Amino acid sequence: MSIRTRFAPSPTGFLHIGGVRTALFNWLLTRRHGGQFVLRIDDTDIERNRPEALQPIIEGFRWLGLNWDEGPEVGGPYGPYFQSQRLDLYKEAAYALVAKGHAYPCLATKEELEAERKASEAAKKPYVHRGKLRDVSVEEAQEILARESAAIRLRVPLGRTVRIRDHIRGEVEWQTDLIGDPVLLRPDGRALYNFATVVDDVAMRITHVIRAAEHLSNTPVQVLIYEALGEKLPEFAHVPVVNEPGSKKKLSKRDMKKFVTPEVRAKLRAIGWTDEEIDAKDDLNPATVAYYRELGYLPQALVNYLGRLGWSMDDRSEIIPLEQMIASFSLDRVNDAPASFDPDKLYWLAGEYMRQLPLEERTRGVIPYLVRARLIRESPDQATVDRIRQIVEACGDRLKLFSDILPYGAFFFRDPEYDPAALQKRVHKPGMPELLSAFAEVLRHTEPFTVPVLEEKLREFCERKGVKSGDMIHALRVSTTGVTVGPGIFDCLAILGKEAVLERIAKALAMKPEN
RNA sequence: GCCCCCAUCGUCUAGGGGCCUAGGACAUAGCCCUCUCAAGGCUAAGACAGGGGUUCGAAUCCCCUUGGGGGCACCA
Repeated sequence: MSIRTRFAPSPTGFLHIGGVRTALFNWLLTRRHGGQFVLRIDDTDIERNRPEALQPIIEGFRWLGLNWDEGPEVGGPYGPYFQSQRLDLYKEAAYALVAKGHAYPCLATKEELEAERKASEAAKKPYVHRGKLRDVSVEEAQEILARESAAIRLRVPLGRTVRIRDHIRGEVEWQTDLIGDPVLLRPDGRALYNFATVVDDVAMRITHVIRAAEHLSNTPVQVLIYEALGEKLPEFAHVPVVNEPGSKKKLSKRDMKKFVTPEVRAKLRAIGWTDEEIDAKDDLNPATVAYYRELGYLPQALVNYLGRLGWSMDDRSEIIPLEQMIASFSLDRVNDAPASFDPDKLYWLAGEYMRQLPLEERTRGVIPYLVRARLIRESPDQATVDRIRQIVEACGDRLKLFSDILPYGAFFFRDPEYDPAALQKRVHKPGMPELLSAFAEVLRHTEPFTVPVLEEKLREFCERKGVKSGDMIHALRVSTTGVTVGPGIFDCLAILGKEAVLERIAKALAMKPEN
């Protein structure tokens, strides 16, 4: 039988980084063994669900290249793949369990349960709920259900040990005496997570349940439900959670605003986001996939990073192309311990993938950032694209993210924004204005205006004047680009062109120092 | 409080009794290269949580302690 895994996100409006990591492991296992990866939307929480909240999840998966064999937009033989459309199935299953004597009605009110819980706490005893009607006959149970709106609870068998063999945790066991009878169905007929999940996993023939470790404690209840249903248990694998950067705390789905640190905010602003826009979007922070997409990370880098977070291929591989990851993925090389998300390492990986990307694709990837920054217009003409390509090439390894085009290349498209300190230090220093003017004259007569010729002219000039080429280069850089960092100066000059270069030098020289 | 899980450099990890004076990677620091930055090269610093066993031998197996995490819902 082929492997079937699933990922069941709630449509919350964003794709969480920890969730994707879990999804990736599910996906990898099926790609490795030729099974099916199912995307099932857990949208039973009707109040909070907006249909458009699904889009970021779908788009995130698409962007990452994690395709699903069954689920939204692609369908499949075990649909529907929205839990909100499967409500009758849960109801049916719950009533079937009542008929088999595995479940029973519960009339307890919230207040009663709360009081019970408090009492256990006061008595320092573990809170284990057993319904009053736990032992009524099947007939009586059905009668009550027909007559009143009651919740349905599973009758947890007493005095037993539930044992699973988790692919990552090994053997784990629980005493059923410590497991309260869980509610399967609310009085209004809506299923609870633990029940709906099992019913769906059974119906969808899921063979491997690979999920976050926080679900480990749900597992005994679910195992009991499988048993009551008379179904075979799937394989379980509980992957360690992903922790916040520099922390031992789980990377939470709640309160993600705290990840919008001043640095993060600065990064987003640098690529054209306003504070209002940042605050208005709840999926724009480092805990979501959308954030990395927005900043121009390569999806393959993110996949590689996430794949290596809690899993390793061997003792040294870090850059693992997807094909290789698929070929070598296995659950037993997933680590037991939680892993902290490390933005630095992801950034490094992003650079590694970027430099492997063909120039043409780098050029294409950079364009949207230039458009957003209003440096070029939408759908640039061929000449502009050619120029962008030159700039991207000149940026070389500096370009790790597509958005890096802005810090490294914005000055090619607009007037320099002069850094006053740099201007002072590199251009308006004793003797330099004269030298610059003299070299500008040389440039005026330089033909062709190309990298090798420019370099030769400068070296020649420096030798003639007896100045260090470094000093001249710094002055040229600051006067033509406004800043102290950027691609090689001769690349900059050649791309800017003679006219712009002369104009910028003149302008920089004309800018009088403050005092 | 109860249940469950986890524990190697700051971080991601290798390690499944001797190959470990613990390897790799990111980050950090220094040097080299160099027109800046980036990249690259070299080097440095940096860990088996603690204590007991088992064994000729333990990072590796067992127990305890400590620490961290998750759960104990008519949330998912």
